[in-house]
Amino acid sequence: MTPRRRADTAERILDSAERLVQERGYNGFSYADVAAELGVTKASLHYHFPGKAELGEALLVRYTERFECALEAIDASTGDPAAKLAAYADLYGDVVRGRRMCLCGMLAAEVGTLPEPIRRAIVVFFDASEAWLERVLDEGRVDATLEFSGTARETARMLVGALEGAMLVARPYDDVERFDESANRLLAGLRAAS
Amino acid sequence: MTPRRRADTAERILDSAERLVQERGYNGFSYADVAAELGVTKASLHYHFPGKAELGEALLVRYTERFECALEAIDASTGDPAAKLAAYADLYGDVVRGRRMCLCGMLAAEVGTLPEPIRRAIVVFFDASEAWLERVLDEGRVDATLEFSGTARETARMLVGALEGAMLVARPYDDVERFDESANRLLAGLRAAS
DNA sequence: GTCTATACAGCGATAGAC
DNA sequence: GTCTATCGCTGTATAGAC
Repeated sequence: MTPRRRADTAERILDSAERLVQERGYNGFSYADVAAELGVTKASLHYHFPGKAELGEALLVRYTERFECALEAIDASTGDPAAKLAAYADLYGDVVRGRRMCLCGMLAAEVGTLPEPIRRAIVVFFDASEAWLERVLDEGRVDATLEFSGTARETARMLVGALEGAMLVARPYDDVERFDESANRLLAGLRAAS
Repeated sequence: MTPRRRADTAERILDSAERLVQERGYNGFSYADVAAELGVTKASLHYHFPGKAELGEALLVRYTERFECALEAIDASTGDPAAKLAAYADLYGDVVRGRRMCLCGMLAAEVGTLPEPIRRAIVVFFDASEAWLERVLDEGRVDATLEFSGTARETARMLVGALEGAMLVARPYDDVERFDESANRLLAGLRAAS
C-alpha cells in the first residue's frame, strides 16, 4: 500500500497538464513543461501516465467528472431554470477569469491531430453538457420562465456552442468582459418576455 | 521581373498552410508538411517566408482580405438584413463543409503560444467582422426586420462568438448538420416576430 | 528560386540504477 | 517512485551550390 499524502503526484501532474492544455493546447505543451513545473523529471511522468495520449484521456475523464458534479450542484440549488442557466454560464465565466479556455473546446479545435479515444471523450463531455441544458430548458418552457423557438435540444446545442465560442473569441482580446457580455446577451434572449 | 505563371509558389504555400492550420492548428503543422504537399523542400519555403511567424502573418492578412471581400459581396446583394445575416452565417458554413475551422478561431484557441503580431492580426479580423455585423443589425432594427435586446454591438459580438463556437463544437462530431442547426437557431432568435 | 546538407533544439519515450 | 542517461525522430532554421 502506498502511503498517500495529498496531493497525490498523479493528481499534481493532472493539475499542471490541465492548465497547460487549457492555456496552450494539446500540441502546445510537453512532458518537459509539466516536469519543470513540478520539479521532477520527464521519466517520472511516464511512470504515472505511460504516454501523452493516456495523460490526455485522464485529463478528460477528470474534467468531465468535475463538470458533471458542478451541474449536480446547480440542480441541487433552489433557483428557477433561468437562474440555473446563469449558474451554468458562470461555470464558463470561471474558466475565462482564470485566463483559460474550456479543456474540451481547446481539444475540439485540435481534434484533427488527436488520438481517437480523446475525440470520443470530447464528445462525451459535450453530450453530457447538452443533455443537462436540454432538461433545464424544458423545465423553463414548462413553467413559462423561458421562451425559445425550436426544440430544447436544438437550443441546448446552440447554447453550448455559443458559450464555447464566447470563450474562444475573448482569448485574443484577453478580455473577460467580452465573454460576460455575450453570455448575458445569450441568456437575455431566452428569458420569457412577461 | 519574375515571369509569373499561376499559381504563384508563394500563393500555393499559403493555400497549403492555410488548410493545414485550419485542420490541425498552428502548432499541429510544420514546414515539412507543406513542403511534402507541394513537392518542394523545406529550404525552398524559407525563401518565400523567412519563418513560421511570417508565414502565419501572411496567412492572416490574406484570410482577412478575402473575408472582407465576401462581406462586400453580401452588401452588394439585394437582400434585406435578415438575408444578409443568413449569407454571413453561410460563409461559416462553407468552412465547416470543407471540414475546416475558421482560421482565426483556430488561432484564437492557440493564442497563448503565438507571437504578438499574430495575436493582433486575429483581433483585426474579429473587429472587422463585428463592425460589419453591427451595421447590418442596426439596419435590421431600423427597418424592423430584426429584433434583439441590447445594443447592436453587443449582439454582433455575441453572434461572432456563437458562430465560431458552433464550428468548434461541430468538429469532434464531424457533423455539418450540428453547425447548420445552431446557426439557424441563432438567426431565428433575431428575426422580427411580426 | 530551388536544391543538398546540416546545425541544433526539442519532442515522446525507454532502460536500468537506486 | 524517481533518478540518469540516452535513443530516434521531428521541429525550425541556415549556408552555400546550382
